[in-house]
Amino acid sequence: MNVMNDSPRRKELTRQAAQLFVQAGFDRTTVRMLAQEMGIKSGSLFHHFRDKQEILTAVIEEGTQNALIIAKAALDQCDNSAEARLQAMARAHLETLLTDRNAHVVALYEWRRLDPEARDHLSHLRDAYEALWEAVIDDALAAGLIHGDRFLVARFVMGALNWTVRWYDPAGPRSPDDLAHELIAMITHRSA
Amino acid sequence: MNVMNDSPRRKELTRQAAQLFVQAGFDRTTVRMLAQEMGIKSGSLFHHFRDKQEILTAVIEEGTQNALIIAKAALDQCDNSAEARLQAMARAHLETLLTDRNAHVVALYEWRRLDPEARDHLSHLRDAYEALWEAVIDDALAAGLIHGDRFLVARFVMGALNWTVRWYDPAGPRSPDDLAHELIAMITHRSA
DNA sequence: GTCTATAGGACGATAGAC
DNA sequence: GTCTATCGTCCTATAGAC
Repeated sequence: MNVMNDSPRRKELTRQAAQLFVQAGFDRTTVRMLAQEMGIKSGSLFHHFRDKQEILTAVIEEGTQNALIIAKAALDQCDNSAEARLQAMARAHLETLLTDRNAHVVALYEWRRLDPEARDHLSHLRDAYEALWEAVIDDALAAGLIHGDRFLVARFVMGALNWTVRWYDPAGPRSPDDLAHELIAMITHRSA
Repeated sequence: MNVMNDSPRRKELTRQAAQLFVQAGFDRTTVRMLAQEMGIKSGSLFHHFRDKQEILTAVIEEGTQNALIIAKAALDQCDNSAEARLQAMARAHLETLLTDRNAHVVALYEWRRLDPEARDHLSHLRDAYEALWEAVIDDALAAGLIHGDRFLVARFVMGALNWTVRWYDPAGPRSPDDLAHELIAMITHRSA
């Protein structure tokens, strides 16, 4: 059984699973639904994953890793100013949430459905992503762009961004980039 | 069958259901768990509610109604300034989320599990609550306390507040009131 | 209003052929 | 690596006695 590999095949199956998990939630997504989406029968699914939990683990690992990579790239490419870094981080976060609309959303919204071992294994990855955020927030605080408690500011900002998943309409007039600008303008009191 | 009444008995059962829905999520809360919490057998539960869906509907109706009542009371009792109203609204919101820790949380986090008819029936109540928020945000914008798009500001603020459910520790050093102060300070740029 | 008992179905997962 | 077939379990909901 191909457990714990990361073949292109498994990656593709993971991608398809993420889509269903976002649409219906983990608990309501059956292995039969997953198999149908993948074009195989439900029994065949267990050749690729040990059990349903392992699919969730794969999706969340993929989603967090991807968010981490994209955020790092965004920070590398932008100006070194505290404001530019804040903008870049918010934009990257929203794009992984609202444009991909898949694995990163599952990582945020289905985290509680992980069993304890998987949560333990993935918490380091999640912590690394949050550390990136806190570093950017620290810079903004040091630059006097924003004020307040580092821990709370980081969580309020991430909360505002994470909640967009619930109301954002991709067919509407605003892009993820617009949202990032508006949020940063709101907390820094500069014009959008 | 006592469907659609609001006896004290049914209210109490609804309150107990809310607790389980918060702890395990709606999908993972079985009717057997609900019945046990209520001190009856699972078959007896259907004397009080037509089906499991109706329990969720009752919880979410209760949670939203309660949040609405508490928010209105908080607005009535506070100073009439835009800042005081913003504070009062945020504090009321957090207290229904973090102190009760039950029905309002279910209303926010299990909304998608409602069937279409129930969602239709409850959307007016939810809209009334959000209208309260938007009125308060409007005042703050008019007073120059904050800047930006009314729709976006309201959703960012509610998102930051709603997400607290995921990380807030009631045993920690901060009260819901502290959180409300810090958030308002962050977006108005006044000291907490 | 609560009980016992169970119907009837969906679910996750396995076995073994190909 | 995929199939068919199915096992055993758990679930929501019902029926009928008390």
